[in-house]
Amino acid sequence: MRAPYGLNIIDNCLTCQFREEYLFCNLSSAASEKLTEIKSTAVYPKSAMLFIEGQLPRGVFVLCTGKAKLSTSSSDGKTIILKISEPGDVLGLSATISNKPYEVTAEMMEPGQANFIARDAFLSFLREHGEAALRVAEQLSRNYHAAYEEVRTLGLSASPSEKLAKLVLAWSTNSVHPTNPLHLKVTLTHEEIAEMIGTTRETVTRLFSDFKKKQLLELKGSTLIIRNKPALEKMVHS
Amino acid sequence: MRAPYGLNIIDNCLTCQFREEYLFCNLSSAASEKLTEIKSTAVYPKSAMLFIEGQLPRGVFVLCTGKAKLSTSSSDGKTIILKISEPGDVLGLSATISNKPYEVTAEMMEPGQANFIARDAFLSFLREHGEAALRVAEQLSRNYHAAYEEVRTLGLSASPSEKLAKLVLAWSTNSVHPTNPLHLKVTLTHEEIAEMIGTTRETVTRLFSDFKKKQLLELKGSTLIIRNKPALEKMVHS
DNA sequence: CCGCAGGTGTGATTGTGATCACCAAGCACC
DNA sequence: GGTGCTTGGTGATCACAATCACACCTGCGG
Repeated sequence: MRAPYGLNIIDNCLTCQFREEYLFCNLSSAASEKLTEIKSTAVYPKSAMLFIEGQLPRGVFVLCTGKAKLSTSSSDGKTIILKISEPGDVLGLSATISNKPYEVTAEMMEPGQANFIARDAFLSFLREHGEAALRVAEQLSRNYHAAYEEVRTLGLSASPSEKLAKLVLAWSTNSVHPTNPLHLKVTLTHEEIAEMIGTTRETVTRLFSDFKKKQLLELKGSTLIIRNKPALEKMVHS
Repeated sequence: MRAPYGLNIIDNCLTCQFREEYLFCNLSSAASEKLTEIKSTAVYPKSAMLFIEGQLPRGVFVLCTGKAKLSTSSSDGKTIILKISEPGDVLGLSATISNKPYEVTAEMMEPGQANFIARDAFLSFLREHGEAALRVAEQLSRNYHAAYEEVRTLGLSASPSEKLAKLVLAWSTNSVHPTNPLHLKVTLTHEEIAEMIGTTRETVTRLFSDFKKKQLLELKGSTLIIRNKPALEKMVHS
């Protein structure tokens, strides 16, 4: 099966441009060649679904440009956002390897491009190229690690304030600091932030004004300025 | 480095006896041979730590007999139990692959044996044998999936009662039903159960008596009898 | 200009589980 | 038999975040 929404394929969209350490870089030339042969690239509009939880895995996606939201919902309408994927991230890897349904939904938050590799081609590629299989194992370790971190925050740090502090700090370390490492662009709504830390929109709003009152941070339009990083770190303490 | 506590090594302790689908079964004979060459077996007493969170990864363990508790703690003393490992499970895989510190602590809950494979030997084994690397990837997918399920329960199903119901149902499906699939041996203390579902000991006690009052289950000594499975399933609903 | 929609700010109320503070049972060990 | 120690049971209290119910603001399209 082919990725839907395909238009305007841009061929030189390589993941290596973004994250050297990732899946498909510095492989033997034979492997790289095979890889370009079996991958296809497509662009997706905003809100496009790369895949939806419960679907049988069609294959893996590698995000080239744009951001994607990985989320899961319960039957009673609650949603949690597990991760905001950035260019270079690999999506649907675990489901493709184990041939179990995608566990999450991947939705583009802005227009962007992604490579797609169909499951069968991907698996036989891995069987042929052991080096690549090991890379996949490493990537899955990272995924596991991230999921496990999520468990830690959800299970150990009880209060929403701790979780929000943790989230903000995670943003600040990941930020590709345009000018100042303490200035962050936040394009998420309070609703979405709430879904990331497992609380309600109202609580997020209140927490932000709390934090502002306590001089921890400031919110100017869509840029967030961290005023007292040590204090935030102390809230997370672990 | 060698596994501590080593005594009474029993050599024919093979994981395949327990779970055929797991890591090291049905490999090529060359691979199997290499594997028996690099693995060592040791027995551990109750409460022995196979590894502790934060330690640099020495290698992977494969549990042969006994059960092990995988847990993680925050600096302020709270602990969550992520998994009770059974014979056949692979411990420390993700940390070994990615060479990041063990994320969890693995503690024997009863005396048992485990195979150990040192990191360097394991990694070069994987590099030589691509087939095994793919197996590792599959195993990591399973780990990821389990962690992700944990995130879902912690993040989506708010109430402790839901979580306890979910846990009991999970036990009942995993139980190697001695006589009746609805009779389970529970060797965990309320405290430990609380750590598994992220609540307090008191709440667990109260929940059990609640469930008993509602005819959902019964607790006779260390055997738990499920009286109304459909009702429990309805509580979890998702 | 109006109207509308999506996002945000904030009060009042309420339920629920954490916490504290006990005591009772079981069991080991001297 | 006593003395600990771990585990289980239960009441009273309390804090905190979910929930409900608004009003407000901003941008946008007609």
